Amino acid sequence: MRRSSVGIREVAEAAKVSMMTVSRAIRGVEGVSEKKRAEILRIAKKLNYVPNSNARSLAVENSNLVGISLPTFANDVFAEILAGMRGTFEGAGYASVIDTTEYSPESEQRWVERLLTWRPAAVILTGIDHLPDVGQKLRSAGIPTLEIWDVTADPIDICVGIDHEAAGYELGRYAVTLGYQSPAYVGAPIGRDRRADARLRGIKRAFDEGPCSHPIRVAGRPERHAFGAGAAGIDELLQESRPDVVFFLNDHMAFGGMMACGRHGLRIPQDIGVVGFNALDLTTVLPVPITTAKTPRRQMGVVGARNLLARIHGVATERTTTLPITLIAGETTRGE
Amino acid sequence: MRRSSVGIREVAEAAKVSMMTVSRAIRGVEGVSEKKRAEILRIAKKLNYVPNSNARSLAVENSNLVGISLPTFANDVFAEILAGMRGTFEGAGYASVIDTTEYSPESEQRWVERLLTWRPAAVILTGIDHLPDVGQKLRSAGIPTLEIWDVTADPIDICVGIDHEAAGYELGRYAVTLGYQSPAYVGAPIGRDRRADARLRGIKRAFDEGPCSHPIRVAGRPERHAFGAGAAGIDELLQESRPDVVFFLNDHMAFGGMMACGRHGLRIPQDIGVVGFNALDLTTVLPVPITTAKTPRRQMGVVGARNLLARIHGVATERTTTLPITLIAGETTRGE
DNA sequence: CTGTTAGCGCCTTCAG
DNA sequence: CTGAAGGCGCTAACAG
Repeated sequence: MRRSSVGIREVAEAAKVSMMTVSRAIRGVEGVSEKKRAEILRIAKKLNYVPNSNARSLAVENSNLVGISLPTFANDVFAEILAGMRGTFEGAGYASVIDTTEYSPESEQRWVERLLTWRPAAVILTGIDHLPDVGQKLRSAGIPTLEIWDVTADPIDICVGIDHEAAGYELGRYAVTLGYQSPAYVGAPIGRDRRADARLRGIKRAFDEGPCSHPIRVAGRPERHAFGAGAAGIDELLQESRPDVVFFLNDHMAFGGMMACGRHGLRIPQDIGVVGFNALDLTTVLPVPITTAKTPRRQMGVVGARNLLARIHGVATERTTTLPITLIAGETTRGE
Repeated sequence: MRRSSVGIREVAEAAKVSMMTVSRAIRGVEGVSEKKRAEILRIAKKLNYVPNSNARSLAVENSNLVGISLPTFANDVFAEILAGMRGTFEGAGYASVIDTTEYSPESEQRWVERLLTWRPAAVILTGIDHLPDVGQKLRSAGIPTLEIWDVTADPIDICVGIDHEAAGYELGRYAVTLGYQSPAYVGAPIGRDRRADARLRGIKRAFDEGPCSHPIRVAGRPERHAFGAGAAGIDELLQESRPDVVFFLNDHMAFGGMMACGRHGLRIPQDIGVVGFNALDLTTVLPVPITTAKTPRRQMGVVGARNLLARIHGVATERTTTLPITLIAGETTRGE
């Protein structure tokens, strides 16, 4: 008494053809006369036939699912990277299964294990730091894998992103050039966000290489949200002393920090300089343009998806693609 | 020469038991001695056994996937609703397949059709307005369905959300009480976002019922992002004349609008009142608290997921759950 | 162009 | 507690 729903068997019976003909008609492959195909599709529709992807995937031994792992949804950056990728994938007939890890490597590993049970056509991970098992499993399963947002010379499979350390360095250099001497950084706790850590390293290096080396003070706790975290970071720094320039993990934190500066009576950039990251939408409406670095989020998604599609189809592509960033000299830092 | 990968058959051979015993051991169901179970799990791990969800879903005729349809990722509101739901679902062992519709009903319909091929355990849609086919297909497939963020007395299955019309009315009433007389609204083009449209209706009704009825001017084009759209809306309104209060689709648009007001030399609230919606994180760091309405996004997700889980398990729940909003009397509108 | 055969990997059912 | 038989819906491979 199983078989309640309608499958290609029911359609085949109704159309008085074999299941294979129905299968071919529905998939749109060659080998069915146009007349029959039309008739079959008509009947399938009438019968409310719904294909069963599980059966199909089982038979063809893979699926049209792309598994994606993101740190969080609560960040425009990932939303934009995602948007960039999805357009390309949709067009190619893939659906995405997404999970967020909240920056936990263990969580990422569990998700990848889970993903593999679905025999995805490809997997996309954020960043290049993963538990060792992750890359190993993906490789041995032979699944095309894209690491996005950060780059390495030795990706699991392919990667597309920006060089965060270099980006930090560029921002740091710029600040050094402007003559800043007591820098501070407000971000997440070290170890939580590897890309942010890399940028901080770049900033540090810039100041180390400056005319005279300046230590950089670091603040940052895991906060509810970016705006609040930026504000809290400034509060924390000011308890001790006033830095002359503060680098923030991103523009939203920078904005929160600027608001906090206002509360403390500090003028920007006269009393304190502010540097953000990403050039997020928010910055376009502010009366004072923030000094920041523009990151090609959407483009990254597009390029990543395109390369990954190529990999799925067995075409060789660049293993590592590094996209450029653009320094934006705003007015939240002193003039040159 | 098929059967390259290791399945329960290979594990069974290695453990010298039947496939059924392996199946039971792995699923953790009763009927296997603890000794054997441990041994089987050990061997499975050694062999790098990866379960095949497609086969499992085919056999049991449903999956542990929950299909989700969101208008967009580029909006904190949906990110938070999602976060609220995911915690609950993860815990229960479900994975989510997500797609965004960019506010297109046709796109939503295609996605639902696609989802159904995966035999999902449940489906979650945003809002209560769908093409007729959507509800019909979901119902006839007997899939538990949650409509979230908006409510109706007649959901496809169950719904959890807020009453947007009432929310708009409440904000409108408040403005009427404060004596505002030439209101304007900045949002998306009518028809694009049904919830926003409902709120606008509520605002209108409040002004219609006021001491003397005041027409409300409406501005809004589909813009790249919320901040810019808010600013553009103000620019558009001011070309004609200055309203005394402007309602925005959400706080981010309101902020963009406030920045634009600054550009035009308008003081808030002396020259123009500003009302937002949602009480987004951004508002917590602004020096001037925005008049807005706090919406229970996270809670909505949690309650929705919980009710949906109940439905999946066949437990009866409320069909419609309406959550309350909280009016926040900020300082972007004149005092009472 | 159309049909037949034999699985895909796992689980339900029923028999020991 | 364990195993054998058969099926889930679909498709590759091979006939005609």
